[in-house]
Amino acid sequence: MTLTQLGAFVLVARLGSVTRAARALNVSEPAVSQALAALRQHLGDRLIVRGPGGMTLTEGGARLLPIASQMVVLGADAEGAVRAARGAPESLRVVATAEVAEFVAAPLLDAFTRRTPREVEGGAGVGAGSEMPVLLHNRLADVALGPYLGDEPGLVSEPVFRARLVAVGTVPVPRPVWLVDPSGADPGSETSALLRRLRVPEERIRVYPNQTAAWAAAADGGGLAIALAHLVAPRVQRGELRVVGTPVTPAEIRWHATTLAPERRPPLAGAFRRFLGTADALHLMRTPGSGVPPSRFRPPVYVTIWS
Amino acid sequence: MTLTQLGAFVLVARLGSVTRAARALNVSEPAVSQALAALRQHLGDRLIVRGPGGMTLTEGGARLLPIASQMVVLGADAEGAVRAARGAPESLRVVATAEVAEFVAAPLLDAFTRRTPREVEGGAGVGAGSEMPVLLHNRLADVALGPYLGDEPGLVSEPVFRARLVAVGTVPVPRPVWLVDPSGADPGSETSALLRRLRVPEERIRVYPNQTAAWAAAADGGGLAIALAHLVAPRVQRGELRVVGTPVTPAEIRWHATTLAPERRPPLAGAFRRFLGTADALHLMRTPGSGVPPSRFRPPVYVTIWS
DNA sequence: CGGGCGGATAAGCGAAGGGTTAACCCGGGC
DNA sequence: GCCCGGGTTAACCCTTCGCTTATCCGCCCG
Repeated sequence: MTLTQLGAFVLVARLGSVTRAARALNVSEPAVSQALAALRQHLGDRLIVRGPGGMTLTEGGARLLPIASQMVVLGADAEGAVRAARGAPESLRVVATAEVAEFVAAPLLDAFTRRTPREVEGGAGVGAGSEMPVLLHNRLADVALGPYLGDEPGLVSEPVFRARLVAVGTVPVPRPVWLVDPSGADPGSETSALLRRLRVPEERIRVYPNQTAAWAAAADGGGLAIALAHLVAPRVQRGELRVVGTPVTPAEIRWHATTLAPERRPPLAGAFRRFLGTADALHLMRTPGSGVPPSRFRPPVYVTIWS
Repeated sequence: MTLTQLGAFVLVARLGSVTRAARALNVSEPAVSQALAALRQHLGDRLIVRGPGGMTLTEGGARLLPIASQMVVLGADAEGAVRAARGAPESLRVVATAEVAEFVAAPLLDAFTRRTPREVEGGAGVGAGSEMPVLLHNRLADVALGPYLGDEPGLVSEPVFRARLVAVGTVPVPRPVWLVDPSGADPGSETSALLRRLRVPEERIRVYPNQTAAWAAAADGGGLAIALAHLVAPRVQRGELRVVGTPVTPAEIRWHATTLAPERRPPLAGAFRRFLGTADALHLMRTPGSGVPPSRFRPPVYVTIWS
């Protein structure tokens, strides 16, 4: 029985699927499946079995879940407590939706780690909106940037950024193909909500690895892309793309920062949250990339459990 | 960071010494030292350092201790919860002083496991009286049989047996050599308390691997042994040994059963405690070995953390 | 009935974990 | 000055973890 195994179990239970847990942990799916198998064998109980609508807990699994969950949290606490005591670099793990991650997460983290007096190790991961509450509760992330999650118990969400979502393309066509980034596949995202409101069928959606790629495809006349107005503005000014009106755009969207309730929130998460309210942060969100040399753009560090 | 490592750390911190922790865990002493080293490296903190009068915690170690302690307890809880849910054999870990372990622990456990309707796996380990509170708190043992420990916070101790301690030998001599079992080396034991009251110097004490061996040596004229009157009675009747009067013997002693306070006590520990109050149990303590075929005398299973 | 989705299993591999014995320090006491 | 108790380190062993890719299996659905 290791903490890794317990962490995998908790995530599977909370997310209802081995696959989703594997994605949240950024490992392959058999890795989670095996961790679960090892725990099952060790405890002599299936713990969680396939049922209609996801994995459902057995009697033993139901008893284990709260205990395992607390052990996972305590594991994270233990690391934090000792590191804080000796003034070691604290770590801040940010999980963001694909849209946020692509443009603003890295510059924001970079600016934050340089402005804070303490030494801080930042890391950002990409997650679907629906996974964020679980990641926060399991201390796999300290801050979530994305949709509003304040309805979840124990979490507080506050808006940190407001923007306009527009459709861009070359020429208006009656039944366009929509070119979106991976968040189009995340039911909780603004992008997919917008596509739902437009009643766009699956077959007229193409998912690209990131927004930049989707925009490029749109510029080639492949269809319409969804973009944040201020981010795509330069390309519109250069004439590569035009803003195309639709029944539901321009739409105002809000990004929220979500953390655990203050009493259970790590101090660093609170500091980052406050940072997001500063003029500097706002500036970075409006014009990401400005002032940050490319070399400082670290590749995203994925969310990890302790090693 | 594994549960094993955390367990080792907690025990070292609580017992104040690597050596004692190793003995309590029934592993070699470098094993504990290494577990500690691994944890130290992982967390980047010494955690606990040699100081005057045992190991003392660093700032980081002090913060880690309560967290680690709870994780260890939760680890034990997790196993128990799942096992109980599926009706698997529960395990009862009894720690006893050497005197108790030698004669009565095995028969008692054996009788208990056969009388209880549930399936129970029993195990007994030998520990010094001073280690017992820590073992109970860390869930390394469920019940401690030995001296009174009720002064410890969180523990309840109640007497389960009363007996007379006598000195036995062949002929009275002025400055006898005392032949004792390992509990003579445990400062908390009745035996060593008795030797202290007699002001016996170290050089006139010989420690034997068990009481039976000490009695045999005494019968050979090697000196005086300390024995429970009712246990040594057969040999006295056969004339192999005689009871020798001393200023402090015969002494009445009490064995106590100690568990965690009721609200934190595993159900099985409560059941065993109640069993100790039955006539059957009393009979076994008075005439151990009676009625239990030798084949049922399992070798003691040492106390282990989860595997 | 064939596909496809999602979980389980197999095989394999590097890196820890966790144990041992033996040897090495290091401070305190006779 | 030397020994000794107690912690650490070294060297070595085997097992388990934890991850991968590839494959299999059970089930639902068109």
